[in-house]
Amino acid sequence: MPAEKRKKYHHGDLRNALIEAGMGIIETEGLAELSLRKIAAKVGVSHTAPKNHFGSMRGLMTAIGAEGFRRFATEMRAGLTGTSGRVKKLEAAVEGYIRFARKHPALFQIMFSPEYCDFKDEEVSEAARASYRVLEEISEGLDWDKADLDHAQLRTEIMLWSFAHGYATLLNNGQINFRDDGTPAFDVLDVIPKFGYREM
Amino acid sequence: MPAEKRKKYHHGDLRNALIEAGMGIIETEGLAELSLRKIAAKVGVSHTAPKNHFGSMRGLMTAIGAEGFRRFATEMRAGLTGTSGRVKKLEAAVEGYIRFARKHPALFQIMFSPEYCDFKDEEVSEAARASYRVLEEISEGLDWDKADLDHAQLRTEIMLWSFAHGYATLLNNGQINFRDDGTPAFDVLDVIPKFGYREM
DNA sequence: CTCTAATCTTTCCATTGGAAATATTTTTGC
DNA sequence: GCAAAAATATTTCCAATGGAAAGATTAGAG
Repeated sequence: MPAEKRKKYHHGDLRNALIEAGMGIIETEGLAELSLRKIAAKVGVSHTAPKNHFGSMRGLMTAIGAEGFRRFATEMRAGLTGTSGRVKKLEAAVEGYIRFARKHPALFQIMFSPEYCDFKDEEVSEAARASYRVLEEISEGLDWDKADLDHAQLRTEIMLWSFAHGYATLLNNGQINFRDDGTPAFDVLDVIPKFGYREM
Repeated sequence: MPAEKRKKYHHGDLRNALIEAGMGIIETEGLAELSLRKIAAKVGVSHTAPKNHFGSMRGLMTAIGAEGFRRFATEMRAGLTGTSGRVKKLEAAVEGYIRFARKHPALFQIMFSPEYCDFKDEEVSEAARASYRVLEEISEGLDWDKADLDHAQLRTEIMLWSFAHGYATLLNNGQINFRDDGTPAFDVLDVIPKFGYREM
């Protein structure tokens, strides 16, 4: 039997293969269709093999979430390059946030659901922090209140983050009304420049 | 055997009993502990009995979500009575939104997750609309732009809603940092009055 | 080359939501 | 009243899921 066709007992790169398989399933079939056994079958291993690499299903989904956060940061930064001006950058980042959530709803849900994604995991917390750093950078120096600089930036960050996250979530859950053409009956860019911040 | 002790074949008010039992479980044990069989056992019926009243587990959770939305509207309105002034009312409503989410995280999650709660259900959509009406009322006439009155109110509503929803969700998911004393390192009231709206 | 650790499989199990057939009670129609 | 029909509930069965346990296979260290 030719060596390249004979199935090896050891996969070689099972960890990454499982993550990729899981990503593929949630992108094409949605989160509801994701299961440990389905992922394992897609890679061609038994459904207990993942345990060696992730411990449990939540461990695997945590790894998927970590990869999600890395792509998330990339997506937000992608909109920033080529954009000049603080407010424009801010708008671009928020748009990137929402665009990612809408393009990858299942992944986005995993990333932000503690029942799926364990934030105590180092890989996740590091990747999530890297995403948050984008928000920090664009929020720097943007606030309303000169008097309280300590909390000024935090306020801006949390406000922008909460707004973007809430809007994305409500869109993904179908709770914001849509026009007949399928677009949301609301343009994010209409509201972002109105938040009342100013350059300091 | 005395009639009041003999278990009747027909429960009499099984539908409401199941909803209440489900509510009890998610409040005391959390969403992860909720199961059809557990609810049925708590009421003292077989696990297939709920099917007659709700069709499926999702149907039962949809009914729980509907009841959640009714309590949600009550909670938001409770903060409004006794508060005067448009902006104060607005703050009170947003606070009510977040307070409810934090007090009943599992219920809140069910209410806003389409995999649990079916928004095409009439009972839900009516109750959800009643909640949204609170937001509409306080948003009336509050916007930044006189020129586009058509979209002005919608903008205010969606902005407030997105912010409140995102902030509540991020808090519940443990993604916003907390101080040592357990309170969030951020006060919602710090940001609400800064949104840049004005009375028109 | 051998022994150990890592990796993977097979088998088994408890839990879950649901389908189907059956039993019991209530309601309806006459 | 009373039989038929509808509603309600039970029992039994099933497929799917994640995980535990024990054993097989391979890779790597010494």
